[in-house]
Amino acid sequence: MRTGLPAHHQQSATRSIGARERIDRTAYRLFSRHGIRAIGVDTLAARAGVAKMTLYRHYPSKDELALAFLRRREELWTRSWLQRDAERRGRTPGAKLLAIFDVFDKWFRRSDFEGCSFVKALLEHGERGHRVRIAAVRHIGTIRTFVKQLAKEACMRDPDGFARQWQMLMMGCIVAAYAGDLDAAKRAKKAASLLLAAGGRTGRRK
Amino acid sequence: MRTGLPAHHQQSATRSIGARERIDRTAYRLFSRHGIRAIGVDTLAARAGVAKMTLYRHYPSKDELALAFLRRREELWTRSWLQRDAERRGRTPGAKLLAIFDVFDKWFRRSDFEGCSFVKALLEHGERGHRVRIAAVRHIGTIRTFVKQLAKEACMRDPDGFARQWQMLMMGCIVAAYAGDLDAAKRAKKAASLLLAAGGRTGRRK
DNA sequence: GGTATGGTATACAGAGCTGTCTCGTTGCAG
DNA sequence: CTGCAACGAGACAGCTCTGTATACCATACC
Repeated sequence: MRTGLPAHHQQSATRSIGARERIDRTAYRLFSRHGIRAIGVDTLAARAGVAKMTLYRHYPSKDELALAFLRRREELWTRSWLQRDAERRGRTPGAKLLAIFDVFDKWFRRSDFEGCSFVKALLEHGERGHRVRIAAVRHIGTIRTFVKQLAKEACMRDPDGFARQWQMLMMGCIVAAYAGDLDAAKRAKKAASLLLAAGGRTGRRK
Repeated sequence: MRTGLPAHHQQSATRSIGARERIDRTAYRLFSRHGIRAIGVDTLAARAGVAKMTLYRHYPSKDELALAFLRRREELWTRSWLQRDAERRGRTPGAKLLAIFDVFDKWFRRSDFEGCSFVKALLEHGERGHRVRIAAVRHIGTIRTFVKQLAKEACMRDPDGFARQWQMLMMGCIVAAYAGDLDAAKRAKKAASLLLAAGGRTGRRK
């Protein structure tokens, strides 16, 4: 051994990080960039610098790996990035909500902008009962829960309905950016501010 | 022969419609339902009741067939269905715009609701210069042009910006419906009506 | 030293994918 | 009748895909 590294990292002196972590990181990088369907397990194992058998020893199937990827995406993208940054940028709940689109604006301008993995996974797996599809829907729900919570804090009536409308703008502007509109986030923010202003007492007609 | 059918339908006495048309119809049905990637040419030819060679005699590659599918989708879905119905339902330009979401509402409730083929194709083909991707972006632009035209007729200032915001709501609510929200269209319509009301003099802040 | 553990390397099965080739058939035009 | 054009049926090449099986290697711990 050499230092006080956690036990499960000491097993191998030859490589600094374990195979599992390399697999997970590579899956994150490739799946988020190219989609799940587009990346085969051979490619993934090769890019991770890992034997294919090692991959299958950690995950019983590619579907399982895909589910792990979506969980990691929620960890890194939804929680540690989107929620974190939005809450940091805004002071009031309403400002936090609007800040989502400022965060998006920066995201859309990154050269490695990759679109929303949850929506991609949802559209890629069309079969009704597929586990990846179900997981994608659940992860989309997680994001909506975050929005709904802020809507509650902002004293909106019907926070659920508000959150669903808000999320439509979020997903719509991600797709628009993916189709090439670099200013999608700015436009969406303007539309969103109308929703927000109207939101205290409406969302519904009367 | 048997009646006054158009010449190119009379060629074969044994089958009522030609192979080409059967290929196109089958491609439309399968690609729109399951996505382009998910359907192989073998499957497609079999379901069309056509030899694979016949398919390749009409289309030099699957990509070319996919492009033809997207053209047909624009013909049948965008023009003959969405535009047609929206214009029929609304009398003023503003009402026509809002009617889009009424048309969507009925669409989302169909058991064979399949999502937006253009968005699906866009996300399926991530590579930057792929012809299918480019075509998908163009077809999405066609829809936006339709919205923009109505925005002009409704005397919006900045019809382009308005159309882009409107389209985000359209795409966002299709994805939301795909994720299971049957009332996505109704919610989107409410948000859209705010955009429309504010739209005469805004969309931008001041 | 012995053994368990986790990883590597490689071959393989079985399926699906796009695309090609050949041969036979059918129906219509001249 | 002859020739032509479209179509059908099927085999096949060459690749990629998921998943498995086998044999070997290095380290850690007893």
